[in-house]
Amino acid sequence: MDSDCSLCPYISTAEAKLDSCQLKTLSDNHIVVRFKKGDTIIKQGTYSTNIIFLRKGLVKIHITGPYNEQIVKLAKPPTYLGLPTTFGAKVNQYSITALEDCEVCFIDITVFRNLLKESEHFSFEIIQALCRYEIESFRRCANRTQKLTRGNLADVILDFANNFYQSESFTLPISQTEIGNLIDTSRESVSRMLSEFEKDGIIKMNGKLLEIINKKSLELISLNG
Amino acid sequence: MDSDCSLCPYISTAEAKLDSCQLKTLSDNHIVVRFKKGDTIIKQGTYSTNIIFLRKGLVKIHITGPYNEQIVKLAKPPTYLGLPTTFGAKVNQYSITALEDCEVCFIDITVFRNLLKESEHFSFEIIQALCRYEIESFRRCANRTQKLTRGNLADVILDFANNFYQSESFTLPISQTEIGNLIDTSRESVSRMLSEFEKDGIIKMNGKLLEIINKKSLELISLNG
DNA sequence: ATAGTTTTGTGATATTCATCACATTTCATA
DNA sequence: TATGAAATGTGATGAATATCACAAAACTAT
Repeated sequence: MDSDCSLCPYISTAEAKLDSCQLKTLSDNHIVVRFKKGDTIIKQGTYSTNIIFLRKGLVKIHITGPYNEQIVKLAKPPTYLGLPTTFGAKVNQYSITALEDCEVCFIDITVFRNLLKESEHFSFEIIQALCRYEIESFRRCANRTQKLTRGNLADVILDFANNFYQSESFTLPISQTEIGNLIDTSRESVSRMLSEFEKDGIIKMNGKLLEIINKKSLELISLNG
Repeated sequence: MDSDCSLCPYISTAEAKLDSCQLKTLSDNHIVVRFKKGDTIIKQGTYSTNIIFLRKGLVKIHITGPYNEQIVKLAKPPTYLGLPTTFGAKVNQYSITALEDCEVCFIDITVFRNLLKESEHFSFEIIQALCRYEIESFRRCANRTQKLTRGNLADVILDFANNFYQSESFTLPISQTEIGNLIDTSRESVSRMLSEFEKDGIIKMNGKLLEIINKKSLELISLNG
């Protein structure tokens, strides 16, 4: 059954710290929602009323910057979405959009707060997760601003291969415009750079299908721009 | 007395949620340390063994990026320093350096963890703070990468005036090289841009002393590059 | 299938900045 | 106050990449 959290294969490490009674509460107070590729899961500027747990599919977290849309990061399951935007502000400070068909759990915010109250382990897991997010975000920002476009693009490709798809060949879930928004460059530059990678025999592309031919090269480019 | 937290004028909003007994524990398990301008408070790569609370002075949080040192952000009291680096990783993921003479409290990490356990209010305050940090950091990163150097420099000046010193005239606590590391540009560009601001009658500089002459202009530059 | 929309490829040009190379000034401290 | 070190000012040059302007291709939905 969808709604029995104790049987859910997607359970978070934080939830694994809950006892059966607390899991029962969670089971009774969440709903599973499916989003299609392209759907908005959280919209910047709206009130944040739920905790969202991503259990299937890939999403982008993005904010409207001073000039362009900026993709802050991509996220894959299992992870909570929008904790910062829910506990840190009344109104959502960023948007979250499905890049693939997704399944998420909407958890009532007061129920979630009660779990935080009742279980110190649960709380501490959440604190640790938030801490890791912040460190990651510092690191990502430093890379993005210091590396050249080549290096950042190599990073994105490697991230998809190593982290999101665990395969040397995959279908890009985002457009070149979005890659630009992710690494702070123009769509045109992304296009040119991808062609260049292909010409150099580092990757092979067929539409959105991307295959890594020479991973070592990509890693070198990632390091040395 | 320095070590009685219930009398401390610098107490954090989280600590305000503690009862007198918990405050007593805190009092008995922390030490106040003074740092001189330029001193390292936390060093990237070392083990993180204490929670640090900044109660006086200005600090910079910085990481070694792929090419340059990057100043992630500046922080002023009252704030905890290095929560993410302490709970998110075994080893410090960034450095913190005093930009002015500082006073900080070193709090034993197990004592701090116990407070998190005992007080849900305390925990939740910490969670909220971490959430706000993350949102801030997204925003900062988007600005930095999208705005031109002019706009970023204007932002830094305004931030000092509005946030850190609350005065239109103040002594810059960082060098032009450091401003460069903060807004991802070269020292030379910072120098040129500051001269330009001065020539345009927007600011007046005398050594490290900076006076804002035309704040409206700065705000416009901040918005429009 | 087809019309319309979105995405991608690619050349030409312009802009922003980094880098290099010094000169000058300011600061720290012996 | 003298002296070396650090910080700053400024010109010349080049590199990376944004922007503009189209053309072509690939999707989407009737």
